[in-house]
Amino acid sequence: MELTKKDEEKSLHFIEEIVENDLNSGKYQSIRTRFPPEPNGYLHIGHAKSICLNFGLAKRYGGKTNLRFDDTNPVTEETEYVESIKEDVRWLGFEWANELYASDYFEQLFAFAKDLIKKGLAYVDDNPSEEIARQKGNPTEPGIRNEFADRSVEENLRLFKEMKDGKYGDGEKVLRAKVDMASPNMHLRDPIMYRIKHAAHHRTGNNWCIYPMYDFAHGQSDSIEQITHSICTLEFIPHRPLYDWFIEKLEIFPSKQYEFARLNLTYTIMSKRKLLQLVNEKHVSAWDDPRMPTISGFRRRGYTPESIQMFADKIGVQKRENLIDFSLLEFCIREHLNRVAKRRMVVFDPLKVVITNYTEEFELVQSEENPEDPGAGHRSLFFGREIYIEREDFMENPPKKFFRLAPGQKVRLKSAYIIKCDEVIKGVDGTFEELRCSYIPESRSGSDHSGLKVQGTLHWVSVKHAVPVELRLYDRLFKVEDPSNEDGDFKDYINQESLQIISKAYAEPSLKEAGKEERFQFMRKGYFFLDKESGPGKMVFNRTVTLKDAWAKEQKKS
RNA sequence: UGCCCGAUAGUAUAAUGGUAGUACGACAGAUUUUGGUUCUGUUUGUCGAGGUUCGAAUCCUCGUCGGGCAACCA
Repeated sequence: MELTKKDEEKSLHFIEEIVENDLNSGKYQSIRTRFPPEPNGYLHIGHAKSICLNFGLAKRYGGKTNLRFDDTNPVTEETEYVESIKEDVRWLGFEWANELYASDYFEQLFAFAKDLIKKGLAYVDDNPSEEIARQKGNPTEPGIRNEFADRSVEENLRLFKEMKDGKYGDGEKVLRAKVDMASPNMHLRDPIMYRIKHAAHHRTGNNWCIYPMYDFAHGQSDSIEQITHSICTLEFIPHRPLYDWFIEKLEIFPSKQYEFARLNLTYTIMSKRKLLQLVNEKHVSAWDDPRMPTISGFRRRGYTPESIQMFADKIGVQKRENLIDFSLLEFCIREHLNRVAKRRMVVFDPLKVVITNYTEEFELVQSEENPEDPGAGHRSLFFGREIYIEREDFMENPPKKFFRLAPGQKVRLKSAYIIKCDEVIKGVDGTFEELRCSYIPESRSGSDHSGLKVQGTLHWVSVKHAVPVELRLYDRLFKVEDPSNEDGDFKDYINQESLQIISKAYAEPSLKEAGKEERFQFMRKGYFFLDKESGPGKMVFNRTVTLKDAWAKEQKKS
């Protein structure tokens, strides 16, 4: 593995420190991690943090990472989600050592459970869930252990077998671990290990009607796979004593659990349940709607794996709750795209300009593909007597620091000539219909000997050669920084203006050759990415992120 | 009010008993054929009170604040 000098100097986060200690002390020769999604939804940027952590650790320290689907609840899990998860992990740039499923271990888990029964550490309880909940007590009052806990090993074994054989209906019986009904940790109050669910499972079909709970599946799966560092989020901290208890009593490989704080991002939500709601209730078009914080949403929006990895790296790994500025993610994507995106000119809201002293029909001018990357070369552009410029780039009575076009004022047309505005043609309602300008022939880009200095440079397209494209401009999905922390329903805070469609923008013709994976910067506007809804006759571009806009900021001030 | 976790600029994140630093943001300026990029500078911080120590963000005590835990979800 390759470490840059910067990496070496960078301090370790607490999990890296634990791993290094375990490696240095000889506790482990190599490490093994796992990424354990439940296939009941699409992965989001929070999962990306976990993916980068788990796979990144193994990569850095020379270990292996399994992709393990935590599929112990058949009613919420689907194959569609399995496929999307695999695609997302790969897209982020990681490859797993093994593709595994908790359901692969159902037989083994069943045997583990019988082992605990034989050790007198598990029993079948006939109580309904409400009664079990009632007997659990509450954080300040101990629970009470009922008479079913006294059943003999033989009876428990027989009953558990009957549960498996389908003799009972859903909810009639559960298998419980006999731990401590008086524990201040509620998770230790004889937790449920197995419940009856007569439901088809996405992988095991109808083979099983009893399914293990998370606590009796996750740690055991880790152990079976000899996971050395089982990394999860903070809410599982109180589960850790149980995690260790099962492993100890089962006398199996001692995987260890470590917890870190999940990612929160401003102006969005990270709950799978709430994201599902946005999809189901059509507040967004799908899981991969470019406004969604899902990995597929970011992908469709034009984010790159590199930018997301960089983001994960920058936010770090800690145990304190956090709410990260969306602007940090935007910084990461701009940083990457600035280096790789090809520059193109697209006019969003056209204002026609006629260059009165230009006598040719048209000519070709050259423009850099990417000024940050001289090796990227140049492209040719049609320049003509009639062009479109951006309507907002002209003002009849401009304020002081307006460096664009105005009557009598000069600007540079990017990669072409300097022009001067001579006349404004207005419609009956006072709107600008057309500008009459003159160009300075000696100011041709690359061979400018006009001696003129202008403050502004505009993007433009030739009217005759312009290609119509559809643009989808996205803004934050929510109007408030922390929607899930506001009063009332989080949906009350949805930003209704999060999508603005420009159905007909004018692009330079080279954009017709845009490839599916190509990244573009529409100069002075933002970064754009071809959407999957594009067809032969219609090109649709998603705005990944705007360019930083100092002028917009300046205007806001006044 | 039982148990558990946490608290460093606006937001994140370092400093592992010895000069509180970095990034993003914000602000100001320079450069610029993108009001982009790049560069320079400025601003703002150890939750509080005690204690240990020559020396505390760091160790101890007591508070305060924030988060989590009482699903046949994961």
